[in-house]
Amino acid sequence: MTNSPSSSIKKKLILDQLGFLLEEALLEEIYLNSQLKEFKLDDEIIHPGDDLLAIPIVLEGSIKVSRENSAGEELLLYYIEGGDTCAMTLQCCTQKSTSEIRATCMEDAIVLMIPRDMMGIWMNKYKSWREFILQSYHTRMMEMMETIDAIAFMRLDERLLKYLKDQAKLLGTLELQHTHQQIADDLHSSRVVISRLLKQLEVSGTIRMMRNRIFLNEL
DNA sequence: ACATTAAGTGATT
DNA sequence: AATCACTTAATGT
Repeated sequence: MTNSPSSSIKKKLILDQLGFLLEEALLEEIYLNSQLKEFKLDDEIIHPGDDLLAIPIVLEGSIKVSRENSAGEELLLYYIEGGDTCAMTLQCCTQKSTSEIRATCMEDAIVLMIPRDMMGIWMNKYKSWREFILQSYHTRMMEMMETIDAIAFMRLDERLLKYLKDQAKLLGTLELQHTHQQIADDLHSSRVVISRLLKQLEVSGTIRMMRNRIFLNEL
């Protein structure tokens, strides 16, 4: 977490990501009331149990949102990219409760922090804000259904391949710098199992592997 | 050269 | 598919 970039950059980022979605007066209010924050790879933006004082809107980079059980084991729920918000956070903010999820940076990211008090005010004041929030809710819901489907109906090897492809799309590269352990954590599996499945994928010509690196041969 | 961390393997449940 | 108990390989200091 470093200091905010200059305000002209802030203005440009807001316009780039939200300009076409939100009305002008609201954009101005966002600009005035929000705080721009930079995060680095693997920084945690939200921890489970956090009291949320602001909702994040991702302007650049990608964030993964995961659940955590009492043993500290994770399960990846969905991703958030530029111009999107996290539905769970919205709820936490409006209900003034604590976070049920963890949000981690998959790459360096720039995030707009909006004070939670603004939520209610803008909900009443701006139609475009209501639509934005509802739309975001809907998208998150659909994504979560997709991962539920994956967990319930797909075999782990299919899930793994889907995971690799999702990551590649999101990060915009066919060369993933993940350890087998990290992948196992995201999918809530064990390292040994992931290693073996990856080996199969390599033999079948879908990927190539090196230490800390996985190359997808195609999307 | 040694310690640490990532990845591979066979056996067992 | 998970876990155990090692082994081997790659990296950092």
